Parts: sequence; C-alpha cells; structure tokens
Amino acid sequence: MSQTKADLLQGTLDMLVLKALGLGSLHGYGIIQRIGQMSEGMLTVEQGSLYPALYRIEQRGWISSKWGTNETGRKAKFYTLTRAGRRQLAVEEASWDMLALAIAKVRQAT
Amino acid sequence: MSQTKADLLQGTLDMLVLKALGLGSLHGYGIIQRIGQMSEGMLTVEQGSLYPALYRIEQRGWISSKWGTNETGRKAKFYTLTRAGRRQLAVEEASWDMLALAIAKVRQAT
DNA sequence: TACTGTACTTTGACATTCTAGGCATCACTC
DNA sequence: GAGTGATGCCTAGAATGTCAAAGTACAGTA
Repeated sequence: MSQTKADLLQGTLDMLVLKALGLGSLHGYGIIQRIGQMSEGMLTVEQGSLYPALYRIEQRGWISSKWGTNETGRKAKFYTLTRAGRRQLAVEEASWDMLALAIAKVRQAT
Repeated sequence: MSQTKADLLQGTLDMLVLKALGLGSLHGYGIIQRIGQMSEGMLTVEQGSLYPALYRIEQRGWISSKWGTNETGRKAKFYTLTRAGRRQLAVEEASWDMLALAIAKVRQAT
C-alpha cells in the first residue's frame, strides 16, 4: 500500500458509493473513478470490492440499477441513488461523524 | 445499537487499545473501561472483541502481558505498551488521519 | 494483429468484530 | 449463607466486508 493512500475501513465503502451517486447516476467503473477524484487520489476502490458492495447496496434498496449505454456507445450498468439511499447516506454520514468525534475524544484524552 | 453509540469500524480497535495503554499499563477489563471513559461513553468495546484483539496485538509485539494483582488484590493480566507498540500507535494514528481527511474531501466534493 | 483501456463479474482468502456463552472470585445484601 | 452484581479472563461460531486475482467482452488504435 502506498504511503499516500488510506486503506478503507470496513463500513466506509457504502457511504462513499452513496455519496458518489448522490452527484448523479453512474456505472461501476465510473464510481471508482469518481471516488478517486473526489478524494484527490487518496482513496482507491478495487473492483473486487466495489461490485459485491453494489450488489449488497442494491439488495437493501438504496440504489437501483439499469443497463444502458455510456457516451461512447458501450453497454454499462447504471446505478442511481433511491430515496431510501439518500436517507441512508445521511444516516451513514451521521455515524461517521459520531465515530470520528469519539476517536477524536480518545485521542485527546490524557 | 443505541443512537448515542458509534459502531467500531474494523481496524479501529487496535488503535484504541494502544492509545489506552499509552496512558499506562492496564488489564483487559480496565482497557474497556478506559476506552469508555476516554470517549465519554460513545465507544463500547465488547469483551469478545477485546480479548482476541489483545492476543493478536501481543503476538505482533506491540504489547506485552504479565499476570499481577490489581489494587483490590485480585488476579489480573496487565498489558503494557512496548516500544514497537508506541511506533505502531503513531502509524495507526497517521492512517486514521489520512482516512479522515480523504473522507472529508469526498464529503465536500461537488 | 496485438495491445490498451473500459466495463462487469466471480472466486476464494483473509481479517476483524460481535453474540453468546462459560468460568472464577469478591463484596454486598437479604 | 444464599443470592446477586461487579470484576476479570477466555472461547466458539457466525457474520461481515474487503481484497487479490482471475476471467470475460468489446472498442479503439498502432
């Protein structure tokens, strides 16, 4: 693992995916790229992590998928955030804030 | 899970344990309490999570253990941060900072 | 023709956490 | 002196999620 890249912690990927889709529908490959861009290259999502996650997230009703074609005419599966997904994103962001706050407290404790 | 408690994400427990021991040697039960205190009750570590983690961390040489007696005369196993453990704590704190920064970037991305 | 980049999927390995128990000792209360 | 709750350690099994590695397919390009 390179020095400038953070490992993903279990549980953070869903939030990242939902967040990426919050900016508009995308296919899987595009999600990986968008997360890379949004994090300014600090976060790299592996395909082998993403696709199972997409399946899982869709099962839970937070995203929906539809086959379509991208701008170059190639087939791709497009994922869209559902209303429930938008709610879930808020939940996960709140959880993250809570955890980050708790960790911060621990770190400043004497 | 209650509303005021954050779930631990995989990978954060080691850092918390090392941090707790950074303030002085402790037995397992005390580590749980200290983490609870330090996080002002936001973080709860289960015994079933902690003891395997302690074993794992000791195997890696970041802590050492010794049986002793606590202030009330009861037997307990005391864990102490090693020099390597102190280094590891710094590494994990840096990783956490990196991840938190990356997540922050993603969240503010438009 | 071969190679590169895009795009989706599956498999198996791996690590970590949690639930749910068990065990023992001690202090306190009824 | 029996029960209860807090202290203290440990294990087994299940669930979860991430990753590495591989395969498939197609379009463009050299």
